[in-house]
Amino acid sequence: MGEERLSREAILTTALRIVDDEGIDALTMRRLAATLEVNPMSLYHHLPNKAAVLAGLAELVFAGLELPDPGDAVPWQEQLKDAARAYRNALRAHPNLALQVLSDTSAVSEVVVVVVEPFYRALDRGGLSPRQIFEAVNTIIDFIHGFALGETSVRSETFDLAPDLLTRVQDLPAGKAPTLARVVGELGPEGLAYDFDSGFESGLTVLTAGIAAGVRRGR
Amino acid sequence: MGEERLSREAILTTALRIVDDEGIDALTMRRLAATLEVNPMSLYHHLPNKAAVLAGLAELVFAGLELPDPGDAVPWQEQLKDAARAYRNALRAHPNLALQVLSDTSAVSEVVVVVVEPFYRALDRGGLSPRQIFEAVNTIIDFIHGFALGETSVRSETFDLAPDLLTRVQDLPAGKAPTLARVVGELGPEGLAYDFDSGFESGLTVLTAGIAAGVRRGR
DNA sequence: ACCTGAACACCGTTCAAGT
DNA sequence: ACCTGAACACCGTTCAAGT
Repeated sequence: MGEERLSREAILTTALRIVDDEGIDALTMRRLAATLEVNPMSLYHHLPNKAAVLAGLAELVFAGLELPDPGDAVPWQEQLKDAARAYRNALRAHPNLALQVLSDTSAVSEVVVVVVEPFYRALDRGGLSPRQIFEAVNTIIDFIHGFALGETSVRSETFDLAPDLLTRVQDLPAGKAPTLARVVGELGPEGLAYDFDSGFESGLTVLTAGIAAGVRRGR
Repeated sequence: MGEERLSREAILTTALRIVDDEGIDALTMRRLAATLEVNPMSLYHHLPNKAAVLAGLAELVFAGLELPDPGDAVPWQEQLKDAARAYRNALRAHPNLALQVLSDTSAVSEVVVVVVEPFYRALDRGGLSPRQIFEAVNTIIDFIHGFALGETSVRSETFDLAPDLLTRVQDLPAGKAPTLARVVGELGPEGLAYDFDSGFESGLTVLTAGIAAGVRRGR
């Protein structure tokens, strides 16, 4: 118990476990110290404050992300999708941390530089101009961020949203959202059974098609 | 001073002002009560707890959002973009609140039902199937969420990110992100001067093109 | 250099009491 | 019904002191 020297790494590992197990709100400096069987103040010798702990956790989330270069065998569209899938997977590996990661500007911009290479590589192979690449990557990254936000906010009630949506739409004052009501009605409960995986793939299909269209048009 | 009766509405209005002026962290029940010149406990007669205050604020953000039906005069692609612009504008009207709004599942799903109608209407006019509409709307909403997240996280240093990105990329170990380094180098500092408005438009262009491609292909 | 105990200035919320 | 004061069980962090 506590016989090992305290270290930044040990602190962050324990912090990550607390967040994964009990959520971001459970992570307090005092609780963290208690779990490490150490005085709360000892933490401040390894990390300047709580913000630094959170930033350190954001680092950890991306530490595992590695993407092999698939070479020219696979088409650029598929390379792009693979990059997107890997990034999404990194974000949802620690759902309780996703919000923190996504909203910590410094964490994101620090890491985005390395995360972003596979996207650039795919689009470069697709023959896009530097400007087109830059804008397309920003767009797809924003989509992934928004998707991950939705995906990780909903704890694990993945499919419970469908009936909710259906009844909520039907309870609306008549004429408030007529198109929505009709379309949702036509889809029915089974059509609304939302699956995050296929939703993500559907988004990727739209985005790659849109990017390809821009290239073809020579924009 | 305080001669008027306390009300849920008055509490939320004051809370919104605090958040707009000083950020989300400045909003505490005690601080809110002090601003209202009232005992902290009085708040609890109008709102059950702090979470309810935050949820109420999320409501307020969307309260102002109203979108006129442009009719059939304007093409569906432009209708879709207008819906997206209106939604983005609602999210950035109170930047300090955006993160709260986006991460509060109940707030989002409550409001999404009404926010979403213009998107459905545009895509319905575009001749998409119910399934296509459902998926396309989810995708574009996710993009807007991710975009708004980035846009509102960066306080007001809009363009300061460009030189940062450039130097950070150039400081990378050689070969770590070669494509990124080359593309960013070709863009140069002026090419990287990121503008949120044009970045958003660029995303919308990609998305509408991708959606249109899916329709044309009859997917 | 690393760890500690006591203390400061805060939190959200409960509870019993007032009007 | 609405408001209050005192109290409880927490926070992050500073500071002076220990080894």
